[in-house]
Amino acid sequence: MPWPKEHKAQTRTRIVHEAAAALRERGLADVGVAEIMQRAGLTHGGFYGHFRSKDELIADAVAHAARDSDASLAALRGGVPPRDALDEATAYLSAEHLAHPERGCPIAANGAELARGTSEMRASIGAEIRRRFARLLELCPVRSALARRKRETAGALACMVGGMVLARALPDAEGRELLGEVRAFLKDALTP
Amino acid sequence: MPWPKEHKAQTRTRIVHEAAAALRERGLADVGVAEIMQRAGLTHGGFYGHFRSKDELIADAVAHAARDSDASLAALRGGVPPRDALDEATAYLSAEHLAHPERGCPIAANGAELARGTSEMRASIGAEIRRRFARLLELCPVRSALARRKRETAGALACMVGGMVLARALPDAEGRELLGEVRAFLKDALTP
DNA sequence: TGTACATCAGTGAACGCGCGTTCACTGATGTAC
DNA sequence: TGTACATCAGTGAACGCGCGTTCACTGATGTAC
Repeated sequence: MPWPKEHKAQTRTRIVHEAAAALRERGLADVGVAEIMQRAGLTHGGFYGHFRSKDELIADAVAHAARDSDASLAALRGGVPPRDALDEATAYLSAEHLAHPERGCPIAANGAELARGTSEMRASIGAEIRRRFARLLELCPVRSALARRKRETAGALACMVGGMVLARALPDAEGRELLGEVRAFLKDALTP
Repeated sequence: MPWPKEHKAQTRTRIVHEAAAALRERGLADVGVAEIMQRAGLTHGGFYGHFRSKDELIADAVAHAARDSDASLAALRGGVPPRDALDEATAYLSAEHLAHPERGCPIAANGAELARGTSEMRASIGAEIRRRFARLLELCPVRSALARRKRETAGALACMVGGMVLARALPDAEGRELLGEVRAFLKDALTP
């Protein structure tokens, strides 16, 4: 094996990482293969040694973005795990997340585009939604009935994604204000 | 004036109408000028007699989609005006809206893409968000404090948009189930 | 009333451009002797 | 230990294609006489 064992896998990860940031920042259609490769310090010709198509990369990048987004939200909470769903939602609905789609939630950044994409993209974003749902469900008070916990989880998730989409479409100050309102709403709704 | 007075304006409206449907169904990048003109029964060459650019059409189409979406939601309620915010949200979070982005809310269909678009697109989607917010605010019980009404309006709007984005990214049955959960959540949250 | 005309909405060929993708190649590397 | 070799990650020119946009034109229309 004429190259270090992990070399190719590392390069691939670097490409996926750059793609995950660029796609969330500028959308699936406006970011080209050449640009992603350049960001990874490579030329566009090598792309197809790693991926069968741009669509395949996109599906991979969504999964990468999901993990990456979790890490960013954890950092926002100072590395402390969320105590409850409201805690998680508060970090999600922050001004920092609003200002940094490139390291934020891929559902808010590319959800609608991915929903119209290939079956691989749909599978990828679908898996991410279920993962977030399951995580948030675990954070709901266990003493409540399961039906209520599912309701609150679905509502919190919808508020998070929708709040971010809305805030990003508004001018900065107006968007931050809206996030504050949604946080306050969720606080009321999730407090028994 | 060698052509009927309203002829050109009517043609323009037809183009905007077709664009509003196509863009919500398939996204801003995947629908071309030629396709839109063909749907309107015209050839692509005539496009620039009506619009300065595709971007200008998109901004116009968003405003058109907004009115059009209102009409669809009203039809879902059988033409009866919503009694309260929950009533409005229930129609919005319906299986029919889920299945028909082409005549539904442009924020849910294209929000994130528009947020990354030209200043005209941002202005257009921003205006639509404020309009929806104002309408929903009026439907909140007037007896509550304004702060609470704003909170509930922002929360309901976020749930509506986010719920639809999430549901559309999931397989059909799963999406409908999620919409049901979000509706139930909002019912609890908006009932005093 | 009928005809010649001016207007301008719409046509369709053509444009440059950037995209995703392919491919013959280069050259850095670990291995064999 | 040093050298020739095989491997294969990465290069960069080239490809066809479809896009947004332009433009010389066509032909349906209302108006003037």
